[in-house]
Amino acid sequence: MTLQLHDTATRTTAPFTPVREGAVSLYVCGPTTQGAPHLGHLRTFLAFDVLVRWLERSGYQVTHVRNVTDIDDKILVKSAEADAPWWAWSLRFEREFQDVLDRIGNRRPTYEPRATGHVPEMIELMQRLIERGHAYADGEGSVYFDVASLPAYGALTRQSLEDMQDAGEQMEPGKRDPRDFALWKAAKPAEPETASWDTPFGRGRPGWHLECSAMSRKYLGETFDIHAGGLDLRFPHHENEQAQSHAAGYGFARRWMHSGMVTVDGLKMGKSLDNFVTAEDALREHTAAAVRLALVGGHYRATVEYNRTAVQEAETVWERFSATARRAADLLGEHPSVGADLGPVQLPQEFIAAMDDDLAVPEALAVIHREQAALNSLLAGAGEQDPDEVAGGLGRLRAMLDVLGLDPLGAQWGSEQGAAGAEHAALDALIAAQLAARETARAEKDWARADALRDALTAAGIRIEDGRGGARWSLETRD
RNA sequence: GGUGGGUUGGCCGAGAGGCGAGGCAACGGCCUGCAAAGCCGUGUACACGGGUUCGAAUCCCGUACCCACCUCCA
Repeated sequence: MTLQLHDTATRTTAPFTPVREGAVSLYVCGPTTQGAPHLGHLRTFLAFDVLVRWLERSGYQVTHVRNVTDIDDKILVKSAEADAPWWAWSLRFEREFQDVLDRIGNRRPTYEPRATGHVPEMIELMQRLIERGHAYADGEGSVYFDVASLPAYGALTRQSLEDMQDAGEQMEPGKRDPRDFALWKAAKPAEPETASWDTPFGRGRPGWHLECSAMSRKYLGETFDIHAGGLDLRFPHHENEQAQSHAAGYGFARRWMHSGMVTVDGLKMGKSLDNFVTAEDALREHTAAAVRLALVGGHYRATVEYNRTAVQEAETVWERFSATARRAADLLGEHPSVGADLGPVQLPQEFIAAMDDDLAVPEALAVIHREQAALNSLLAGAGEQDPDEVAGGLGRLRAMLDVLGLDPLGAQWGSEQGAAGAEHAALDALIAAQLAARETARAEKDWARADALRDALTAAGIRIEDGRGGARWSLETRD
């Protein structure tokens, strides 16, 4: 069984073979830093974070590039409205993206290049396209791609030029055909001086599509393994990227992967409908792990409906994973399998098969649930548990969850329980005293007093579980 | 109009010709002083109408509805 991945370009799922053996080059279209990150962004970056994790688990060395589109029309408009320099506006949201992605357990890409740092590469690419007869400068500072010059234009999204005829692209004065798209955009008088660069074709700034072609080539080479992004970027963005790179004579992406959209009430989350949930909002209302599970638990190509019920269910499931892991860890004490850095673990075959089948996370989760039930049974079983057996179950559970970025004892989530250490310790001391008093009452069979103590804790949002090693407490986080 | 995707039990969500994925919720049992947690059990669902087949949620034809993209949305 080898890794099979779906390719949007061919609409088939086929065995994955990288250009270079043992290594994978991946380009993911990153954010335009025009505003706050929302759940749609998170979904996409999370989906490919899982891909990276699985590739690495499978033994590949992954070079993961995710660009930052740090200049574009909307950034200029919004920063001007806010009376801020465009670059400050852009950096603010770039940092917000990083912060939110860190919080949700997204691994940082190998490289995160900014568009504005790659103007020379873009000029070079434009010159090459002009020489090859696929692009033209309008003499005013804009450069356009000549779609009619590339017979394969439309191949990625299976559209013919004729069918695009009646679509709504506006005609610019220097354009030869309304369907031609801008590689480079001439500076406008009202725009800040810092928002444009000199080129042989005049002063202007990068077009969105061109940056990705230039940056993918710089960091991954002329031909690379996977180009990924949100499904909505297929056209025009990815179609145009491919057109540019192919027209320039580069092999470009060997495979295209697109993640499904996030919907609210069945409709795509987006600015135009004003129905988007910002990452900030989601993370304020729910734990980061629950949001992550809600977004990562479905298949990456499927649409995911975001609502309160869905995240609450994810919260419940996450708490169960995490409680099982903690119970096992308590039993094992200082055992190596309890550390934040989980060593090598042999994953269950069914799990491997599921993930190898185009990252079938829902099926993989079924295996995880099975492992969890087995571990819980083991922990609840009569007599002494075999530490090796418990450690084995815990290791498998953690390793599988780690593929989804959800190892409950890992560095990301391991210390989440109880929030700040000092507060947790103080709380623990107080609760321990209550529990000791309750134990005394229970020993005396004074059930009324014992239950009153427990009820008081429950009312305070503290859940008490009696186990073989005494009572445990945890904070009730469900709302 | 063009190009894709979809409709599965109370809810979420896989699967893709025959064996009831899984989860959440609910109910029952075990455990418990009682709980909680945990474990076990309980659900014959695949939009509709035809057809193919020994057998269809799965394949074919048709219909309805929903969604996305069609020139700067993740």
